[in-house]
Amino acid sequence: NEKVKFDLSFGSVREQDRYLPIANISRIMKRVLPPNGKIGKDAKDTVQECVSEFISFITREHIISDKCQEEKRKTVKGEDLLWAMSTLGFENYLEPLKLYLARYREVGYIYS
Amino acid sequence: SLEAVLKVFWDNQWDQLQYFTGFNCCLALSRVKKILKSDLKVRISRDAPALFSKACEYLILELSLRAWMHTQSCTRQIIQRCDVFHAVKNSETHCFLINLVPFGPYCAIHQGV
Amino acid sequence: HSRMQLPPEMAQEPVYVNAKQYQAIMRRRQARAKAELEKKLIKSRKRYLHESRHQHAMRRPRGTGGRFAKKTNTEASQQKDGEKRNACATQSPTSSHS
DNA sequence: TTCTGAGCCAATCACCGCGCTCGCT
DNA sequence: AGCGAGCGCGGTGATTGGCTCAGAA
Repeated sequence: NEKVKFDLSFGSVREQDRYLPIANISRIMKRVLPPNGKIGKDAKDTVQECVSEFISFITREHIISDKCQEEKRKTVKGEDLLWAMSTLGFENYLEPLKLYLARYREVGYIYS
Repeated sequence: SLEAVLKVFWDNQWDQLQYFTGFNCCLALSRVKKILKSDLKVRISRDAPALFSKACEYLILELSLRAWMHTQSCTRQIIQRCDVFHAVKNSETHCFLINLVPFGPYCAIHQGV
Repeated sequence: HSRMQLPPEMAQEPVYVNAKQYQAIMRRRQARAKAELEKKLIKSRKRYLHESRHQHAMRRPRGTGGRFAKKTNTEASQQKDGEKRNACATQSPTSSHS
């Protein structure tokens, strides 16, 4: 009701659905700053847009590049995304993300 | 000195991963999944949002660190959009964002720095 | 060292990018150009995201300096009282004042 | 020097996570 | 068998603006 009423802004997707929450972005950015460091509002917005672009960049590259096009309805797996990152120059991310993925599978959902 | 700072940064990230206990997710997994699905109609595995959550965290941290380096080189205390632009333009891994970070007109004075 | 020059999108200085990302960047550019042609791009941001949260912030009590203040016991009891009265009014329609 | 604009505070409520069922492979 | 989409239900932290002075210009 309220959502539809105020989402007549000619974009089809709402801002809340295209970006991660700005408060989380800001909190993570502050982690690399000294206590007296500040962040401009437009810098926060820019990084917020960069994060969404990053997700789309990796995902679209994976979907387009490999055989996922012929095989319809394939599911995007974590290992595929790691491979896509390695081909796009994110070598620094690989090893930490592998370890993080292993840890997540340990504690996240192993019980049933 | 930027290279040294970045090396320290990645070493710290690796150490924190080794000693971390429990699963702390500081970015909403459902929101990450929504952004993933907005691109193509495709099925998303359960761990893909978690992986991207951490990857986005690294992206934000490294981008902010590089931007802060430029902020300091200009003897400022507030990260502005032009600092993010400088970080993107001078980074091998972040230059794919170059089209998203237009230079604000009021930032033109920092373009040559 | 393996950097490739990106075709300038607007009038700007030449931009060099990681060779590993060059093809993907070009594909992303084409997708954005197509989206812009279809008028699907969002240009400006809203001043706030939710009308209800905007109203909530606007009618909240503020201390000196414009900061949000803690809700006082008086206001809490007044709000609870109002809720109770509201519920009572819905239950018994003839119990309103004069 | 002038004067813009980011941090500060915390209460609501939109949304996040989780468990569930159902359909697909 | 396994695995993800979709839905409903609590629980909760992101959202939010007026004023001040740090600090951009």
